[in-house]
Amino acid sequence: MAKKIRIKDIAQMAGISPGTVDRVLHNRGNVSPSARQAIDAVLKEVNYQPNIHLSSISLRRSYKLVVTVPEFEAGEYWASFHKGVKRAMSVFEHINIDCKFMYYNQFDLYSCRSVFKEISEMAVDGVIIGPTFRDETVFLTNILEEKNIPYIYVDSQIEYTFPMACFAANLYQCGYLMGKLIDMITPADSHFVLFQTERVGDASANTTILRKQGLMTYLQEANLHTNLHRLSFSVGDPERNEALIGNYFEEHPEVRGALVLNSRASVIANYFERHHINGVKLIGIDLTDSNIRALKAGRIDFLMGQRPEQQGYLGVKTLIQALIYGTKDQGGYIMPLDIIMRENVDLYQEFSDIAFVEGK
Amino acid sequence: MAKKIRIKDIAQMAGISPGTVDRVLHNRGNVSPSARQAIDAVLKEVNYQPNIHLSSISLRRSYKLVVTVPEFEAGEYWASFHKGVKRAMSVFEHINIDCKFMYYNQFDLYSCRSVFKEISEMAVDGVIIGPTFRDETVFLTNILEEKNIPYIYVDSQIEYTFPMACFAANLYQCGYLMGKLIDMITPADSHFVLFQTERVGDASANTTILRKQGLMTYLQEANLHTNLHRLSFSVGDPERNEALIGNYFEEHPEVRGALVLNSRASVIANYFERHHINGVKLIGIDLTDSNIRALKAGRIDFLMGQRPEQQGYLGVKTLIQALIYGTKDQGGYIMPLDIIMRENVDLYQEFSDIAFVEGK
DNA sequence: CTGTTAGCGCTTTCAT
DNA sequence: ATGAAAGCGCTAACAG
Repeated sequence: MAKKIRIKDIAQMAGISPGTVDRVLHNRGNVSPSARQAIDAVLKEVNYQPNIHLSSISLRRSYKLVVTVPEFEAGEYWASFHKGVKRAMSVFEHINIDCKFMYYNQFDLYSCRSVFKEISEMAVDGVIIGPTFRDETVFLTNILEEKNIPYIYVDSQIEYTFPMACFAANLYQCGYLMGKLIDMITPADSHFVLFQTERVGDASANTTILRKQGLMTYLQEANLHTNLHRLSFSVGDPERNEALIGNYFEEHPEVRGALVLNSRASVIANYFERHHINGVKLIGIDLTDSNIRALKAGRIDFLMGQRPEQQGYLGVKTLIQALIYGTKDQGGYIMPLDIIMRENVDLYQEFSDIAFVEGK
Repeated sequence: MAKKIRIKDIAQMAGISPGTVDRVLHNRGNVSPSARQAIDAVLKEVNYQPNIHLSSISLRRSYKLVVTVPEFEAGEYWASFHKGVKRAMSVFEHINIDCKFMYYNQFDLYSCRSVFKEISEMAVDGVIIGPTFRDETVFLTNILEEKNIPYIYVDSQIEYTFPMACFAANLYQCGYLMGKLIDMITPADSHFVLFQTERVGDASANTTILRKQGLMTYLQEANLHTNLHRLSFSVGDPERNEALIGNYFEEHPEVRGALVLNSRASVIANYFERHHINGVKLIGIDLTDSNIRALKAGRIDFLMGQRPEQQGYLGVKTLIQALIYGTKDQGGYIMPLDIIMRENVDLYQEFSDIAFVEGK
């Protein structure tokens, strides 16, 4: 068992003082080429792994982060994410993290634009972005890249930008999995309906499109793609929806499964309940409070979980680590897709508090 | 935001030196009643939460742990558990943990007895037990309790003993969930077969019984309990099994689903493959290498995951914390039941490496 | 540019 | 029985 290597050891091996080693490790400059070389040589030999908890007590500077995600209410998806961010800050309590939350309205492109504009003008060390609008995000990330400010995506990512990490579910795979599930729990050759909740100025289409692609791929592979119906739902016009759904399932008895590719499955579940539509399986996404209620009531059969809390936790942790140690390529990590049903939802929820296995 | 409280703060408030506060916190004795009282009073006021990572660097003593679980080979359930234990030791690298693994043969009561006997005579600070045999375990835990040595169960627990914590899945709920799943993915009123792998001297019956109870409860609620067949499989006699299974499914076309309530589902999956039995859904437990292979090959439909790696990690962490801070009642935590299928198994596995969110 | 040093919160030794 | 002080690994200010 190789003994744990410390800065002092590296210093000794390189014939340099620990202070200089630290300067190298943190790219803090003021190091002669010769010293740098000697230390780099040693670092190549040994596998030095700093302990962030020890770093954290001696760290004197502070880090200014911005977290920008859609506005949310208690019990919603982004509330869990927020919890994870707070958790990270408490676990790394000794690091002076000045974390500013800046929310935008995910249904209002202009709100996002102005918030991102503001962020782009701020002096910050790192940014965590839960993106919705492509162009606005590209605008922001371009400036961040120019200014050499690392940023991390959570929940989903924007193509052709260069985050230092990304914590999100694989949307395509999510759709594919949902297709497989609905197929499994309905009789052979059933028909399905895909609820599309249309919202004015909804650019989150982005994430939905990928899920839809995954879903379609599954259905094609299973030779069921012609069995998929679409039903458009406008969040703003409930009366129209009531009328719409009233007869739909009577007219389409062949439809045995329903899918909602965003976190609003509970809305559909409630329609089902009011209109006494039984025997139609329903699968949705995200463990929001209202989705969980519908799941427990037996109105939703499966929910896909994407661990938003861990996304928040890992986002902060990764960013902080990068800032402290100057790591550049943290890679993009993909969250698992948790399959949640009435019978395991409580265990899942209770455990998520413990799962943050930090030593506190 | 209340400022974080430190030992120094407590000392000041109590008008005592930090050294004495530490002695109280760790029950290290040599403290006058008056000092103790003053400090206790302050502790009642403030919510002091020591940071284990800071404790760990200054800790000079070492802790001797014993981990006793069934023997295993690479890729099996207990191998994942082992990984979690190692992970904990690496995360808490600065704590001098002397961890001795003592394996017993889970199919041999005498092996367990002699190993537990040996443990009972050792001088250790804490024990982690993955129990199989009830009486042998009670023998050991009785002695540990006499000697005031804390112990923790992982994987399952033994009734009427008093571990300081337990990290295990809810077996009853696991069986219930499996019943629900097999019902969901088979046509209405299907028949099911429960594979019972009988093993000589198999006392792990214990865990299987609870799962079976959960399963039966579901089937009764769904009014399907008369649809359940049982098929006994002896691990030691493969020829007999071959003969047995050969005709079974031909004779019982009404059987559309199969359940295995231990980690050997892949054995059944392989029989299915050799005998070209298709159209029978199969659900098993644990992400062993061979189960995962069968899952990916489409021979197993669902696997229940119990996070053995986290069980190992949390077991060590909880025990260490208890030893350092003298906490007594860590409670019994229940692992979630993860539902794994071909479409999310890779994400799940890949992530488990990252999920250990400790700051390293 | 670099070595020395103080200090983070916590534990433990060592005088008292 | 208790306070003072040293030290764990790491960082950053400071003096040169």
